[in-house]
Amino acid sequence: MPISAYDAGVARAATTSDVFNAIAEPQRRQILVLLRAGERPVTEVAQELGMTQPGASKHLRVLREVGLVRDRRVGKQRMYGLDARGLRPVHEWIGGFERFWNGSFDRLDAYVQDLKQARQEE
Amino acid sequence: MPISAYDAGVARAATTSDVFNAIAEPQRRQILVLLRAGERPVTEVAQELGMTQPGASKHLRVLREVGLVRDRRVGKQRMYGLDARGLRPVHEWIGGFERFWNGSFDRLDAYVQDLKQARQEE
DNA sequence: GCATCATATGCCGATATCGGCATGCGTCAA
DNA sequence: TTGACGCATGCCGATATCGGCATATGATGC
Repeated sequence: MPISAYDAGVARAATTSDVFNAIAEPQRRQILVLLRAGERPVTEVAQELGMTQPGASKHLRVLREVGLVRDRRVGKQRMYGLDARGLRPVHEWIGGFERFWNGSFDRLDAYVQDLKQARQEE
Repeated sequence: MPISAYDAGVARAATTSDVFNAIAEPQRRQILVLLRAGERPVTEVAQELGMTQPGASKHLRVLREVGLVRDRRVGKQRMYGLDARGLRPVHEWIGGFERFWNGSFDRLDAYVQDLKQARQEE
């Protein structure tokens, strides 16, 4: 939240409209996975994932606002489709940790290695 | 939430203790990045990132509970270090969308391509 | 216009979350 | 043991979140 906004209490800072937050919701992740197979109208999304129509609609809205999903009208229906480009920054951010989950590049990892050895040596 | 648990109202489902949720918080992401450079005691984390000591401690707790961070005691201090292995599943999940942000593998992407062409043809 | 289908939105209750503050607990040194 | 330091925890206020329900909005066809 760039604008100063609180006099007291504060509460959570800048969660909204953030891709990381959008994919933090299990159901929203399910929607994204589902849409990999192709566009779908809201009702179909809801049915296939066992959620209510308003529920699906709300989650799709969040995904739309962060740009992970696009919609287009087809008659009365609204087809929702994946736009995964927004996931790329996330993938890259996490990729910055890639070397830390294999090798021994930081001190903690070394420490963990030590623990393992210590256990084996029991 | 595998266990049925609500009679009314329901509210948010299963956010807690989930890696996706842990990295949804900007400050926690900062902590992870900082710890890439090596272990640090709580106070140092707080100082370097401009947060209060209890604030840092709480975020570190969340990260610890999802296994992204490990701690070990060193005298009075508690050194926190990165354990990035928990990020791997996230990386892989997102990797499942990789082909969707380059090529034209799904219908929406094709639709987007069409839009671009249509614009160029104006 | 009117009825109908498809979707979005508003409201509510329950809960989760975050920051700030004060305080508790654990460890070390004297 | 006592004091000091480092960190964790508890409580609070403000707010965000999610699901369910009812309803508003939008588009279509008659």
